[in-house]
Amino acid sequence: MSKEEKAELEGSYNVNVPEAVVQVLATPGRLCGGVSMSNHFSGARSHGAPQDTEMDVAWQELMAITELQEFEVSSAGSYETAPYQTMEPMAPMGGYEMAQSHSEAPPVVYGTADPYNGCYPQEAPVRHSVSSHAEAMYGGHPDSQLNQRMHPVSSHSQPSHVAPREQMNMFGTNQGHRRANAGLSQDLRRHMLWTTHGQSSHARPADDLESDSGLSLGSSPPLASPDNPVSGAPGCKSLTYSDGEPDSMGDHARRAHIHYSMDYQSQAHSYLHPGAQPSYFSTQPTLSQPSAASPSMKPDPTSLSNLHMDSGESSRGSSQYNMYAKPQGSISAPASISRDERQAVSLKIPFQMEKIINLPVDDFNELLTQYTLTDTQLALVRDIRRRGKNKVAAQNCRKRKLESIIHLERELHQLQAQREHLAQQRAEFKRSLAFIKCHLTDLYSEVFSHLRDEDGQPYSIDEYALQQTPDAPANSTAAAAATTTTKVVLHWAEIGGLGVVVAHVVVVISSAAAAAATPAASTSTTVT
DNA sequence: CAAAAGTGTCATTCG
DNA sequence: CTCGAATGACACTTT
Repeated sequence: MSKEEKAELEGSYNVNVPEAVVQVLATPGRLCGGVSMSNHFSGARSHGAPQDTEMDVAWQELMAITELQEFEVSSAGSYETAPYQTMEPMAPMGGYEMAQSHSEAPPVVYGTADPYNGCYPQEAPVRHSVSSHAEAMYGGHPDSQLNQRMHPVSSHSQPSHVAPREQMNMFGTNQGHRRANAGLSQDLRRHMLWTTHGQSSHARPADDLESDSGLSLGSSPPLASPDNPVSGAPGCKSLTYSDGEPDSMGDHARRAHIHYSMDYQSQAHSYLHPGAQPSYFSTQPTLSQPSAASPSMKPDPTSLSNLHMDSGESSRGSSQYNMYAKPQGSISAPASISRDERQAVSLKIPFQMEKIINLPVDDFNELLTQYTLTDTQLALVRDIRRRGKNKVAAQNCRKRKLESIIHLERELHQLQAQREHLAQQRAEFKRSLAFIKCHLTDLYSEVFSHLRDEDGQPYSIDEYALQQTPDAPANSTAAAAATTTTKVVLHWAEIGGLGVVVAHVVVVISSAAAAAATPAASTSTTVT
């Protein structure tokens, strides 16, 4: 037994009865001795915004030159007024190829640097359509190789349906719009990807803008419609998507109305990744390989239908899309822009998502005052901020929850270990107690053997018994009892560790007349 | 295909 | 009253 255990036992078994009074009562055969133990177990941007960098300006200039040289977008009408259209390079999306049909400009390699990082270059020439940009950017971009690595199938075996999944991802694997925006399934997005600007025969009211269930949606008027001055910028003409109004529109109707512009995507990218840090799309395989893309640029129904087949997104409002199977074998799904980002793009919110979400209230309000925003834009910005913060909060909350679970589990293990330890102690104490009882019995017998009555005869163990009582040396209890009872006062104490009990026995036998106890016998016994 | 895990969003509460 | 954080609940996606 360790010292610690001994000490613990000592403390626990410390008999605080240094002077126990043992009375020999006329109660034959009864041992009333008790051991008192106290158990004390311890244990227990923005386009035009001041933030535009030199790089952006340089890039815009470069792009302007490029436009003059190569890009002649006929139907630029829809893009010319779109302030954020120069963002495409940020998004190496397969969808670019589609848009490229507009301007069949030869690929221009700009190198690997991403000049668009950091802002929404609204000043950039509106004409240079996404397609041209995309081509220019990705025609020889190293990412294309990455793309091939990541999606060999899309670049080789499936020219027309290049990485549908990737495209889908470009629009965001963000599940946010799944619920309220259930209407827009990934197949639709993909459909949009394959849709060229001129194809949009129907301009559907802003999609996501209303998709948001709850708060802001109700207050947000239909937007993003070509007819809508607010958000229906020309650039958005073909950008409508069906995230919102989940069930109000039939599947065919929805598809007919959904025309997602590539510019949109790129813009969204810019929103999402204003900074120079790698964006979701930075690693996104570029689907710009002309060979693979060109065939699909034709909005043939087959392609569209095939696209739809890639959709596996199921949502409350678009369960009918589930008929389309998800493509198999796609590599890891790259991140995509969120609904909020798309909405921000569609409404031309002049701020970066990051700022909207992370700026302090005062700075945020100040930022709002710097721009003239419509109520719709304002509502969207506030929603974006709210959702963005809540998203972070939810992440933190879950993180804490996990940490809490881990902590509780750890604590549980500790408590279990402690319980085991205590159980062991209990067993030891039991053994010790049994041991002590045993020796007490021996002591009892020994004491008894030393007792003699008036006649010098030993007391009969059958007729007398020793009884341990609280200390009462020569006081009222002992004395009073002494008047009528022959008594024995037993002093004993534990002075050592376990296994060593020294009992100092003082036997006092008084006569009926004795007023005070008189030691008649004294014995000291050491028991080991 | 089902279940579990992961994620975003909303509603609500609280400071 | 507003704001932000926290969190339960829900729907949806991903694994």
